[in-house]
Amino acid sequence: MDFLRPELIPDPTVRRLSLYLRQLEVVHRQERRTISSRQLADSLGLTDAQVRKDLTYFGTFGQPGVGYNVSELVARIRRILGTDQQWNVLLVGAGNLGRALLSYGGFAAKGLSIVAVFDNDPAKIGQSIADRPVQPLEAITDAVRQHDARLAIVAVPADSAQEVADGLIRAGIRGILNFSPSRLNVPPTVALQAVDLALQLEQLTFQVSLNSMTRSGARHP
Amino acid sequence: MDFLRPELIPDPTVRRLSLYLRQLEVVHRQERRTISSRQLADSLGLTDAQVRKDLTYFGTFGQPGVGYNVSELVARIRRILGTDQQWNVLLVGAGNLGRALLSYGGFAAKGLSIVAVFDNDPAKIGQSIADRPVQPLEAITDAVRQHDARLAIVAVPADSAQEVADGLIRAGIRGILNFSPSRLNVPPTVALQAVDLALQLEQLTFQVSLNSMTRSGARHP
DNA sequence: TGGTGTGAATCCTTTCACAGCC
DNA sequence: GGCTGTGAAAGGATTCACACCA
Repeated sequence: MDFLRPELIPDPTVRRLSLYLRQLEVVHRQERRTISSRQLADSLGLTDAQVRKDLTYFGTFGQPGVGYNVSELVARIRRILGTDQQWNVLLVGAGNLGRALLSYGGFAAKGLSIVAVFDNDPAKIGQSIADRPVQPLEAITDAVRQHDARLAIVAVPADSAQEVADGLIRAGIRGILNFSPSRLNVPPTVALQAVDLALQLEQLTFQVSLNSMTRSGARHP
Repeated sequence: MDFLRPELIPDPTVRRLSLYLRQLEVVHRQERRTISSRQLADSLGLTDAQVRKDLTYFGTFGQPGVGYNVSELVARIRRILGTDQQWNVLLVGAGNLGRALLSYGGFAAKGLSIVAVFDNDPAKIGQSIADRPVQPLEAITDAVRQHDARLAIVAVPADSAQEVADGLIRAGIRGILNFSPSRLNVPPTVALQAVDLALQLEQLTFQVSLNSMTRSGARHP
């Protein structure tokens, strides 16, 4: 990890790392000790060479003739992805989506915890959602400091998303998960992931349209 | 469209098509008549050559010296993506996420309409959510026929997702938007898009970890 | 034998650069 | 001059194939 040259790591590799981790956690629960690149690849519909190449970006931890030690690999991938740490997250937007996210179990599993909720609707401010009081946007800066929060979720309408993001960045947030259907502009020091439902819906209608035209196969993600 | 050889169209191209459409809709609302590949590219952080190459996969509709006719291009991309049609969608899973999706405005904008809701929890069946009664899973097959539904959203826990997907596919569904954190197995005739929150969270923590290690820049999606 | 790690080869995507048109 | 459409070149990612190890 420490000798990592991050700019050389292909983006697709990092994405697959998450898939490897998920599958390895399954295998780990089954108390399997080791796994080969072939076995891991087959369970995910990939090739063994790809698994090996991906992993060697981060070091060399397989044993020829044996494979990879499952629990060691789990620990190392968690460390690489950063989910071995605790992450405090701010949620901006207390609408239906915000509510759904607050009850989503997946955050805790990755060491993430939503520590505060914000909205600009006076009617919502002061209400409690899942035991967290909804605060005005002006309280963001203090909350970042108080909770040492590095991540934020933007779940507001498109027309206020950029404004919210700017505020979060000024307050010192280092990564944003954007649920609004808008392209956020952030400096290169701030990481950005977008959950773009409209885009994915269009990919789906495109694929289905194509399939029914051609009667051939669909592409899979 | 009719002379389209779908297997040749790169996946990234189809993804960008959605981005083009979104930006073109903005420009269209501003009553701009034409747009050049350069202008479109700049607004999305891409190159002009990429825009032109992407578009030529679907035909040739620019005018040298002038650019692309905005409203024509909007109409053609909508047609390509299939969002010029009406799509009836089944929603499986009436939890918090399902509820949030029912109130999400983006579906209607893409011609999608959630026509029925299903859940296997007896306590939920019969309840109404956003004017739609929650039905048992057994009612799926009839609903597909009745509404001529081709798409479905899977918003159930990971352990029942595959089972639900199998049922949907048997009932004739042609495309699935999967919100559960599990890899669904579907035949190649069924299109699949996954909204993988756990994966995106890990990409985010990875990028932020990297940034704070290297003090250099983050990659952007 | 079964398996990793990795250079070389292949495949795919993006960018370049320019002929041709308005 | 401005802009599209497109072959050719460059750049990345994936797969191949094999040396080497347990």
